[in-house]
Amino acid sequence: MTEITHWADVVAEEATTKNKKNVISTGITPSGHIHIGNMREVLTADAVYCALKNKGEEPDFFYIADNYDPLRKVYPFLKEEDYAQHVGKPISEIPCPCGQHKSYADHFLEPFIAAMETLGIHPEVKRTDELYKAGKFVDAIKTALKNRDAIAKILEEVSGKEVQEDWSPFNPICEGCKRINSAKVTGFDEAEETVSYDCPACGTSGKVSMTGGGKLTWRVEWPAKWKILGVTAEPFGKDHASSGGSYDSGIRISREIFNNEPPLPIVYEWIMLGEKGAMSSSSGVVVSISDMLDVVPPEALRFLIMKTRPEKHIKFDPGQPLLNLVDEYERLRDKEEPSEFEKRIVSLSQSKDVKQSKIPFKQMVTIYQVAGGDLDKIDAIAKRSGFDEDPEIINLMAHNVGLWLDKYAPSFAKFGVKDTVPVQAASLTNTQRAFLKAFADELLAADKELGPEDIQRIVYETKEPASPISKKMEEYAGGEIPAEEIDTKNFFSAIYTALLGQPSGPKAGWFLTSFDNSFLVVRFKEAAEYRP
RNA sequence: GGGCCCAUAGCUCAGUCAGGCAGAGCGACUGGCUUUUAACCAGUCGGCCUAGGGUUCAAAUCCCUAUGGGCCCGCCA
Repeated sequence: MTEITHWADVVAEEATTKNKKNVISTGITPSGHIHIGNMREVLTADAVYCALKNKGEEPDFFYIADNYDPLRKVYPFLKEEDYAQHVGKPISEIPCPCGQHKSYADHFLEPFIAAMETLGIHPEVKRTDELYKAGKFVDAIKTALKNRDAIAKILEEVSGKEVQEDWSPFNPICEGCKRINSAKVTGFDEAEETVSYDCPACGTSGKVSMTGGGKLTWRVEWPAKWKILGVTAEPFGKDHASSGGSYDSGIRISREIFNNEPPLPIVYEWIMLGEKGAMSSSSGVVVSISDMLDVVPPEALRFLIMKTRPEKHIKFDPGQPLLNLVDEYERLRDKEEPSEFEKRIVSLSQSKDVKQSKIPFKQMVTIYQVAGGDLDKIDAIAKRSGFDEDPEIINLMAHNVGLWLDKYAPSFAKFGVKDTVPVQAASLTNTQRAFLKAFADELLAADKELGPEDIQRIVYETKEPASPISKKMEEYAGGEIPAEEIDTKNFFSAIYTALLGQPSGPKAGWFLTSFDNSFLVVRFKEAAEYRP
């Protein structure tokens, strides 16, 4: 097979042949909960950024928070009476829903920035309101206003939509009602760097500065940002990519108005949530990124994005398939002789700032439930199972697993170790009772720590009449045990019944090593005597 | 109406840029570890690469067309 090049390296290759220095940019409007789909954008950008660095480049990586955009409407998660008055105002200028953040925008932005940290993504974060307020857009605003007609013509040609007579590439913030989407531009003064307007909504007329007095409309602002930041590559969702969409118009505005070459587009597909369809804030199909990071180890989430080409749909299902995803990642990470391509995916999934426990997620699912979620017990079990790790890292994964079990795990993956002998123990047969007693003796008699294989072996030795456990069973049963009852299935079942109150569970040897030996001895003896 | 993306094993997908033996993981099945349980190891099964045409010595790959699915063209990635 010919060597496969990872998509991020393909993009990086193309970028380096086109540009001497590359600037990756990405931007999201923090108008609502930022979800896992948005994370694809920054992770896609991060992949290309890493690939460029691996090629010896020194690229820049910006994350632009479009917090100067207006609040479009009162979203379902907002209170009508609180936010109706703020519709149309820039989200950087309206109050935070919880009162803990500087602004509405920061309320959603801050958790997202924290999530990027968790995932090992470190772009230079810029807020659009700060760029405007610092005057970075002044030149672009002047250029746009002077070329208003040419831009309007491009927009009409590209999008096929008629541009309104009173359209302007600049949206002033009305000083009367503070809205950014209602005032009509009536003129501008290039030397004074001001724009004058009439606001039909509140009747105000006035003059605002090009520095912080308003913003360019999206289709013009995007190419302006390319020029101002020198963007050479940018991932964006397919909504911008369609013909007549904002990338199309952006190309022409960039070249014809700003005299600047547009960035290399990296179009990515949407993440579908299970069977529910596309992730979308408005339809309510949404898993916020913090919800996701509560459950998925960061490297596994990176892995999901890295292994899939951007233009492919990703089906994300936080139930059983999530377990498989994490498992797949762990297997690949720990693979002895991975291919170059596999190594590449793993290395892009890792980040030096992100640590993930070596304990397989699946095993943690068992450990966690054995320990009943108690962190000290989990640490102890992990040690006993041979994982010598920083408790902090173990606890992080335990936290993930606990929430996963609580929120998404399918019922067959769940079990609970009963605090006392479960009532189901009443149904144990005499042979099973004899087995439990004999088994407890074996555990007690063990002169060393029993490993998973040892435990499995002891159970299977019941089939051998000469084995110590068989002899003890006969003793306890008070006579010879009928051959048809010597069935390991019976015995495993007894073990699960005594601990869980159900006839099956995680592979016994590995399951039992998660427990303290003396606890098992007591429990098995009790269960063997249990009569309601 | 205009456009974009996707379609490869039961499932999830690599492989398409740059044409050269049809691939991986999971699942299933079989076996191994003195051993039916959600661990481990080895192996097997599994595909008209959605369909039809074209280019080529050679096509999953490039070019047309069709079908199915997803989506965009009102500032939701």
